[in-house]
Amino acid sequence: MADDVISKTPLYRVVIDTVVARIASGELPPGAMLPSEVQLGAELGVSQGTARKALMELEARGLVQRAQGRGTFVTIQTPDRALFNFFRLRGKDGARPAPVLERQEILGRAATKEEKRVLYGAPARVFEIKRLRSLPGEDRVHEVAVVPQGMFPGLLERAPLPNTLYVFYQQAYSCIVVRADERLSPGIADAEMAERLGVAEGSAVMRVDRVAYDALDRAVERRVSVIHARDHVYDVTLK
Amino acid sequence: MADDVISKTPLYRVVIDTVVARIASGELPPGAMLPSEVQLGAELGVSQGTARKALMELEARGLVQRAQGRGTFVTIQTPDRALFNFFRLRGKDGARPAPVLERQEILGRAATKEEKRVLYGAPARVFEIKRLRSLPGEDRVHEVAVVPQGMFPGLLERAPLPNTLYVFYQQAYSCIVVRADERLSPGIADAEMAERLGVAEGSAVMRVDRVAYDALDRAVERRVSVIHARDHVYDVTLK
DNA sequence: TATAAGAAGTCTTATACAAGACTTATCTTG
DNA sequence: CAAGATAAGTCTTGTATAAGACTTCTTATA
Repeated sequence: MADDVISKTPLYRVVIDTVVARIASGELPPGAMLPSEVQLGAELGVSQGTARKALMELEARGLVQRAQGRGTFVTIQTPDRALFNFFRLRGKDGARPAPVLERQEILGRAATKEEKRVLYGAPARVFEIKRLRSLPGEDRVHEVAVVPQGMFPGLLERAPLPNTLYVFYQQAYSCIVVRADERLSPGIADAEMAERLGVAEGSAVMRVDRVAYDALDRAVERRVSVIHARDHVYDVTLK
Repeated sequence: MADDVISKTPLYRVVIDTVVARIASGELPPGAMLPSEVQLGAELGVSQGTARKALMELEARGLVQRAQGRGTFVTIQTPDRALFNFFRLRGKDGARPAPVLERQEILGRAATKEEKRVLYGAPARVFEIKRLRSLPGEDRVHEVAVVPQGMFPGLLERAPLPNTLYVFYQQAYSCIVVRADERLSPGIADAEMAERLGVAEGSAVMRVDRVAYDALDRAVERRVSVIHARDHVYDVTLK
């Protein structure tokens, strides 16, 4: 009866939180098969239908993938998938370009006040990953990604990092990026940025300020991109 | 037995399609209360649980809103809601600006080949709605929206149109915009666009090419916006 | 004006069965 | 005897139903 006083959480939410915790902790690695609906229900003391509702929700979040007759599996962040979801540049005909990593540079440093405010855990120190990627034609993307050192220990030793960072985050640190908030603004390349991008000074560019969140809704990465896109467009869907 | 030969659609999908049709036809106008789960189930010969599954799906699509103890209601496209979902410019602190309609101009004309290709029904004639909106500070948005004449009869007589077109579409034509695909690219204002926007020639601008879809997934509007945003950013979420 | 009872709605859980995918045993055939 | 086709069995998710709990709002009453 005492339980009834405080707001009680529905059973399916308990199941969701349990499974999310297991995935985020690495107990259920990418590609692993989850317990079946019946198993999971028995294990947590709920019915199959309730376990099912939880798994459906996790599928909607993109954390797991399900197939009738096969089972439920932790989503594997493939390069293809990561690029499709989180790299929104497309050719004018809608084609997906294959970005090529031209340069990369990683360093550790103290976090700025802004980074402490935004990133999970208000980290004292961060890693900075600077990259230049090129697209078909003259288009270029200059990115600076910043992550807390505490969440990604030993990152420096793992250089060079692969093209798709989010795949790397998942494989090496069980950190699954499921969402990103972006703020876009148009700009004009000054001398320094033009030099970095290898384009003419005064070119039109797009600046993208992104914060990426993991399965536990923690801000795990801040990223500033400057995009020179004459042959590409930035593609988004509003709902 | 003959029914089993052709692929059978699940019952909950039948319920979904039925309700969507009623909303899109105007039989269930904005704000109307839907039949309860039990009623709807009885009416269509399915159980309450099946009717519920359909209504949950419609809520996820944004077509209806539900509240325990109250009921299910057709979503009302309020100016506030429409702006929040489909007008993504935000102040640098995240605040939502109140755009002011400065100029508006409507005309009917033949559709271009591109418009015929993109818009639903390959319309021969369209309405063109040209607007200039201003934001706090010096920021300006120049928009050209194009809609098929067939879907919006008598649009010219209804001028002047309100600030939020999507609210108007729903109230006057039972046309609910639920999704929009956008393609963004950076640019530099030439003399003509600078004049229209009332900004300096050579300013950085963002060009947004949008196609909006209704509840039946028909492309009902094509819109090209040119945004001069020095004090605002374009805010999107990737998932 | 405050309170309690009731009605009408959604929310949660449980159960049964259908359908798809994979494994394994069995049969056929060379 | 070996190899391949076939069929049965089992494990999984998908669909449908039903019963009771919870929430919200209305209405009657003190």
